[in-house]
Amino acid sequence: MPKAELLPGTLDMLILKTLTREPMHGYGIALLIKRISDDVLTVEEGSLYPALQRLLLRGWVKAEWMKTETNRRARYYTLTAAGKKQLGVELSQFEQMVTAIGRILQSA
Amino acid sequence: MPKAELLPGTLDMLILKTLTREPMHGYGIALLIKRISDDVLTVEEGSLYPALQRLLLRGWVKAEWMKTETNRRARYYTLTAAGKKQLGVELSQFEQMVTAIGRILQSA
DNA sequence: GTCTATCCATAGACAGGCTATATAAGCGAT
DNA sequence: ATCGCTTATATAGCCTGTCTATGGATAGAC
Repeated sequence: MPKAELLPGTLDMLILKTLTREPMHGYGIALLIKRISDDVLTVEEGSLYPALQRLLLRGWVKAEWMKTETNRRARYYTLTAAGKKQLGVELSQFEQMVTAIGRILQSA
Repeated sequence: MPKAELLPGTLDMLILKTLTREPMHGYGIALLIKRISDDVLTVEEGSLYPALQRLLLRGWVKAEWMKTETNRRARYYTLTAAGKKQLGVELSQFEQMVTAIGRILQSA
C-alpha cells in the first residue's frame, strides 16, 4: 500500500483555501501546504496538476500565465466567486464529517 | 459527482474502532456508525462488505457465522491483535492529518 | 401469502491520488 | 559553455476505495 500523503477528498478544499490568500501558481501552492502543515501534508505533482485542471473545468478557479518574482514563467490561479462558494460548502461538509468521526472514535 | 457519505480513507478505521466494543455483524456495524454519527455517516453496503473482505484478508479481523438475537444467520467479525495495532496506527495518522489540515484552514 | 426489515455479497462504474516520466527555463559554479 | 540543481507544468497509467445497482435468503408482522 502506498503511504498516504493526504486525506483523500480534501485536496480541492486545501487548494481553494490556499488561494483565498492571493493568486498563486501550482508549485507555490504545494510548497505552502507542505510548509504550513509542517511536512505532514505533501501534495505530489501527479495529484496537484490534475486537481488544478479539475478546478478550472468546474469554474472554481481561473488561470493566467505570468512571470514569477524570480523571472520564471508560471500559471497563476485565482479563486472565482463560484470557487469561494464551493470552498464554503466543502469546509462545512468537512467539519461535519470530522465531528461525526470524532463521535465514533470517542464512543467506545 | 456522487454525494459523499464518508470521508474517503476513514472507513477501515471506523469499522475497526466499532469492533473494539464487541464482535458485530456487518449490518450492525453500519447501523451503529449511522446512529452514533446522527445520520451524518452512512456506510453503504457496497462499501461495507468490500471493506470487511479487505480487513479479513489483511488479518485485522476474523469472522464467524453465528445466530443473531433475532435468530438470523449473520457473520460476526472480531478484532484481532493485528487489527488493534492497525487501528492505533490509523488513529494517530488520522489525528495528525486532521491537525495539519486544521492548520491550513486557519492560516488565511 | 405477501410485505418489510434484516442480513450477506458481488460486479461494474467512477473519482481521485500516486508513480513515473517528460519537458523546459533560469541560476550558480566550474 | 555546460553541468547540475531548482523551479515549474503536465500527462499516462495504475491502484485503491467508494458508490450504484443488483441479487439473493430468511424472519416476523399483517
